[in-house]
Amino acid sequence: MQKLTAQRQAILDMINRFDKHWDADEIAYALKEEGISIGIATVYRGLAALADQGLIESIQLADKKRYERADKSHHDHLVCTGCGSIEEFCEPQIESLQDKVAEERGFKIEGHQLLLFGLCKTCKAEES
Amino acid sequence: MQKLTAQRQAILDMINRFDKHWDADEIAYALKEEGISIGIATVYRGLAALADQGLIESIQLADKKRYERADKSHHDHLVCTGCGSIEEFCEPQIESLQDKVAEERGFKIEGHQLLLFGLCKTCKAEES
DNA sequence: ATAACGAATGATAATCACTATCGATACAAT
DNA sequence: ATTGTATCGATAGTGATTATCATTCGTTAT
Ligand SMILES: [Mn+2]
Ligand SMILES: [Mn+2]
Ligand SMILES: [Zn+2]
Ligand SMILES: [Zn+2]
Repeated sequence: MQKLTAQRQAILDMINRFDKHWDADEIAYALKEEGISIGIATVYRGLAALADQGLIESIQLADKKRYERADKSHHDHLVCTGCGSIEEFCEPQIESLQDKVAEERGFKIEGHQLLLFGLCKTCKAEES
Repeated sequence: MQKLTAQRQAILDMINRFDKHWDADEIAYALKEEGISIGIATVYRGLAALADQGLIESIQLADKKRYERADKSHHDHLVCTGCGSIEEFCEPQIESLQDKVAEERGFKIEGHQLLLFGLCKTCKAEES
């Protein structure tokens, strides 16, 4: 029985309003800017609850978790080590190969995360 | 220039002696068991230095980094959410699809990490 | 309407992996 | 021997996240 409280609705609305990957602090700050002040612990709990219900998606980066809207089809991420930008890509062949690998080993997949690290087009051009 | 000191050699030897994925504390504890006591900060620095030189490999899990020997061919990981065990797999087709995706976007890949989460064969069987 | 119960909130303390600091050491080059 | 550079180890600090706990909110039972 997870409740969709006013605070959680505000967090969800904010995430759905933009197409980006938020961390908890960014959400709290953006809400405060709009006059909606939510305790940071509540933001963390709200994000966890929303992700739990599938209302938002999350990716675990090395240092922190980032959240995004869930109304996009499944995708994985390219993370630029130069500027920190995050691009998205969808490759169904990779997804089915993952399923094949898991099945071969009797492993029941609950989720996966594929991160490609490197330099985005812009940062690559700036390299010398 | 990074030195391969006695402490770092001991860490490297330990990692090369077993085929597992170690965190920093496990390394420090295993060494102490053998009478080799190394400061925890030195263990962290040693692991970073060894990984930097390609003498060991690392994977970033949600909570912590884990290290393994580097004398195996590249592979990715299946992480059991039941017992925490880590299996390995190698799927060249996935690797080449990653390269294709990156190339299409002008993204220069420096590395990647693919984690499959779920239940290993044993834990799946125990699920009622 | 009121009492009662479960869940959520928010301020804050605590946790935990990891990094920074800094005086002491090791070791190689001059 | 002296200098210089990298490392060591004890420990303080950092930053994201979670735990605690008194208070508040919503819903259901009376
Ligand atoms: Mn995304
Ligand atoms: Mn491995
Ligand atoms: Zn970039
Ligand atoms: Zn398992």
